[in-house]
Amino acid sequence: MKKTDAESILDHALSLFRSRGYKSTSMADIGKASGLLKGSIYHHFPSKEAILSQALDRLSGHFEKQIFSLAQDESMTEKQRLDAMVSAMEGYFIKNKACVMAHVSMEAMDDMAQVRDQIQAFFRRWRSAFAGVLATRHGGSVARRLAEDSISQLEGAVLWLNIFDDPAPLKRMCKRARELL
Amino acid sequence: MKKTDAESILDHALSLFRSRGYKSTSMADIGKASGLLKGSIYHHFPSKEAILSQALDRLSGHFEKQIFSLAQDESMTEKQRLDAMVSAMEGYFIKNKACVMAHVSMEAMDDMAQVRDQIQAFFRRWRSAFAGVLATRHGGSVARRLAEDSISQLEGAVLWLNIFDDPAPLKRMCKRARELL
DNA sequence: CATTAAACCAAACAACCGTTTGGTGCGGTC
DNA sequence: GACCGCACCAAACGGTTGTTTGGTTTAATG
Repeated sequence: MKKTDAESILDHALSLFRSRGYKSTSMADIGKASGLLKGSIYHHFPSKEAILSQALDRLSGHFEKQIFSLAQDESMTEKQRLDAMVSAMEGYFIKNKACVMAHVSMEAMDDMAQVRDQIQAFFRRWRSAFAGVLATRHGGSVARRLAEDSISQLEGAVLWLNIFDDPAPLKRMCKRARELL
Repeated sequence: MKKTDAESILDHALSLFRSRGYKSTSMADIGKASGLLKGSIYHHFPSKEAILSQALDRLSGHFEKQIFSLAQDESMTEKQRLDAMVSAMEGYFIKNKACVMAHVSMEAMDDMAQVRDQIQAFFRRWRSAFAGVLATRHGGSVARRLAEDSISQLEGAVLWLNIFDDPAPLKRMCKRARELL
């Protein structure tokens, strides 16, 4: 019976949120991308904010499985884990040219407290995974600091990529990150 | 006769754009901050987008006078110029906790071509001023690359500051920037 | 085949958006 | 003192927003 599953709507919505942001994406936009009228979306989700929240959850899951998990893959050396994780990040952002979490965070810091918490949790988890690969070499506190710096550097580079369509700073940043081990 | 000057409206609007973004700031918001009804704003500006454009111009002027100019102040050594500029940047962003250019750029990349050009020009000018201080020490092309990386790093650190209210990455980034000379 | 519930459409809803209009009060000028 | 133009308000404009409602199609089940 099902024709359009909720996950498909979430994927289309996430893509729109990434390129246009949350406020600039209307229910009609999400509907059109999903092949529905805007009213029909409310059969799958209770509100627009719920779509955002679930879409961010889904994105966190993707990062967990495809990127963060590489940092804990014990079939590789630590250097290999770092390389794999950084390369996965680099490929993701060069392909998508923007970070939904960063984009939405600016719109959601005041209202939408739950979304703000989700975004903070995402970046904390990212830092934790990143610091994990660096810990034995640099020690816990230094590793955490290096991870924090690397993530914020990467976000800045993604912003530059979004503004100038120039991936050079991102590539240089990833090269530097790989040299941390 | 004049009671509210246009520059006051621009300052209030810029402050709102910085914290809430462009789309989330309504004419009523700008009016309330300026002590006017939203309709009255149209006596000073032709449209909301014009307010954004002029506010960004005004911000560019402030950066030019108070930050970029330090990089060319020939009463100082190059090391002193770099220190002064980086400290000015650091103080500005710790005080304001967000970058309007970065915030608006995400909302203005698709539509609002003029605003996008203004933002690109701002970052190019920033890179030029930054690279100017580094040129004699590192050579033109390397200086440009270092400036690009420093700016994108700083923007990432400002994003982190905005999300976690934690200025540590920004302070570390500025320390690193000062060590470029 | 009848029943049922999910999936969807078409239409309307109130609220808000940026913008326009017409009118009011004021300060300065002839 | 009549006039003018600026600064502003109050109200309305058409359009869009997120959301709700009621009815219609669809597909699986007994």
